[in-house]
Amino acid sequence: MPELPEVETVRRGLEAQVVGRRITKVEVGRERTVRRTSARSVIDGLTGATITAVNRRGKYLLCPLDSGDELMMHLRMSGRLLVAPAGAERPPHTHVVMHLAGKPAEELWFVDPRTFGEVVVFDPRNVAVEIPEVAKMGVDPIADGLTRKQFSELLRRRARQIKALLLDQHVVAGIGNIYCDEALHLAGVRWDRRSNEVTPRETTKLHTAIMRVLGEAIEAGGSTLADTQYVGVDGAGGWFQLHHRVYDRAGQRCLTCRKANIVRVAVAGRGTHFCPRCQH
DNA sequence: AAACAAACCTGTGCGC
DNA sequence: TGCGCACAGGTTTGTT
Repeated sequence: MPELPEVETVRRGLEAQVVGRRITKVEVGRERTVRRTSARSVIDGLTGATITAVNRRGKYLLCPLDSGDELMMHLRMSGRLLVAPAGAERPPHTHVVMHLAGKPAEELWFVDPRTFGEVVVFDPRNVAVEIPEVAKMGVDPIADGLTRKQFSELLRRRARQIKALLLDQHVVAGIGNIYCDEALHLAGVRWDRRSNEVTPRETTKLHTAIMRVLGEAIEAGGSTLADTQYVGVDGAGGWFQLHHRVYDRAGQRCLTCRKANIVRVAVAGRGTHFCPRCQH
């Protein structure tokens, strides 16, 4: 579900609401959510600790604690993080609850129907062992910055379909299915082009498109689709879905050429949307 | 090396 | 109204 812009929106909400607050109590209702380690490890690692910052790399939320440990949360497909008044009625599938000290006392809920998401407390000095994906993550276009030159080198290194390359978190971190399709359309590049055969001119357009789509989506608070699965920590949805030009628009007129219809194909199990007239 | 299918789960929307 | 199927924003693993 959430891609870089959605996770960044959640990060900003958390930064405003939980930084500097002590976690007084932790409840784990679903072992699966803490499967990387254990409920014991998460409860012991968080209880009494204060969150000192909320960082993001790709789709991973990383929160340093005053204990020296770090809290990592990943929303995967259906995860949501909500800040609510202490004692408020919890929605179904609330798997982890962190009680936050302060006035008023509040709770941070990790809600996740499909249970792909996870919560783990780890020692950042051992990140390569405890969360290897984080250690091996590619460049985050927003958090790290991504120059046209860097991007060009990433494309040149391999001969993969451009969509698969953009979705590979070890190469570029944070782009998911929506923003990948949107960026390729903005740049006029087809999903199945070989990454090392994208021309310099197209590389520039694609680089610009990625930065633009991610930036604008963050400004819009992300994309909240029809199922309203994704929302920020205050429960509000984003509105970038109103700007989608190809995602979930199969069969509808292309908003750019206004002649062809958007086509949807399945690529490695992912719905892929593109305009056969605008993208080459 | 690259591409794909399947797996992990639950909910929703659609056609019949 | 009910049922079965397809499909969903992510990532890993195993197989061609």
